[in-house]
Amino acid sequence: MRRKRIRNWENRLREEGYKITTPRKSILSVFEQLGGHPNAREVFNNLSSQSPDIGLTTIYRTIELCVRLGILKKYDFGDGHSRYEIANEKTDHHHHIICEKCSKIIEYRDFLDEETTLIKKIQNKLEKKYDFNIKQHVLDFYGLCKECSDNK
Amino acid sequence: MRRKRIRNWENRLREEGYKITTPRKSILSVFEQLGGHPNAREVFNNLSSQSPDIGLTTIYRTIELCVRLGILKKYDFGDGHSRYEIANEKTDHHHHIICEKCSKIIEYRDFLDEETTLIKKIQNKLEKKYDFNIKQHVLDFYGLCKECSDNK
DNA sequence: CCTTTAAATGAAAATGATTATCATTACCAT
DNA sequence: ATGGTAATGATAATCATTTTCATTTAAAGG
Ligand SMILES: [Mn+2]
Ligand SMILES: [Mn+2]
Ligand SMILES: [Zn+2]
Ligand SMILES: [Zn+2]
Repeated sequence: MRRKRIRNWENRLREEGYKITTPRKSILSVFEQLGGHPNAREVFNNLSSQSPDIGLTTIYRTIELCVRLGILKKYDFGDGHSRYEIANEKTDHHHHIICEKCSKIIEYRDFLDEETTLIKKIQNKLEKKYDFNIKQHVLDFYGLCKECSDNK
Repeated sequence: MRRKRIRNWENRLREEGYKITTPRKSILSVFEQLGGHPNAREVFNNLSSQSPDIGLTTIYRTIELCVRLGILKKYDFGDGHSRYEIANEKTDHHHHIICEKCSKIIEYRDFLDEETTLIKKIQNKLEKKYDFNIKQHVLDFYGLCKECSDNK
């Protein structure tokens, strides 16, 4: 049985000539274990117990590098800080539902078939009409989660 | 012939008990005249010649107020500062195409019929499934504009 | 394993956007 | 016209992110 080789972030860094360092290992492992969409400070806090010696600066630098190499995906949900998540087959393209009150984020990838088809169709139309080379799209829904709706 | 009364921002402010002040007039008029999606500093710069006495603080405050009252719409295109535009019948709901290199923004509202229909359908599905009260959505496309594509 | 060396790191300062303070000013209802 | 109150502006404070620079470390050879 043939299986697609999983290229993890270490290989990806090596490919590009970057070093595999202790801070980088720790930071990426936080992303792997934490899940969700942590921001830089949240990564820092989660690291403080195990590796209190890693500076926030390094976290920012590592994150920026990983985003550049496609290891992490960067999101901006409008709550004042960038959020990130590991980019892989599982977390790949998906959309979000964001609570405007408590910032809870739900992600979904069970797109309707029509959904995927139509987005492509729109994208093609726009590329021609506006002479753009479209690389990606964001479709996020904003509103109130159950709890925040109830609490008036 | 009956016509829908156009409620401009002055009426809107009055309704809510806010004062119609000189700075507010100037700031809103910049939005009216400038068009596009200016950020706070751009408004400030455009104001500096006519009204050098208006502080950046007041611009932020006026913008925040107007966003809260629905007079302005706030956007975050990921270039580090919030951008705004007047919300009215003409500028109402639309989507964006953003150049990741030069931050050029194209907005379009000539949605395909299917587009509008499908978004509603998706929204209904999500509201039930995730128990969310969805108020709005963002569908933005990111890529490279003609110029930025050409300049390799 | 030991050296070498450029890349990586961390502390601290800098930056840039946005917000808070607070004394002063200006709407606007009376 | 005038007073009460909201609005304003200068300034300082926050907060996320970036830059600087001296020090440390990964990894390539020997
Ligand atoms: Mn996500
Ligand atoms: Mn727009
Ligand atoms: Zn909520
Ligand atoms: Zn461009």
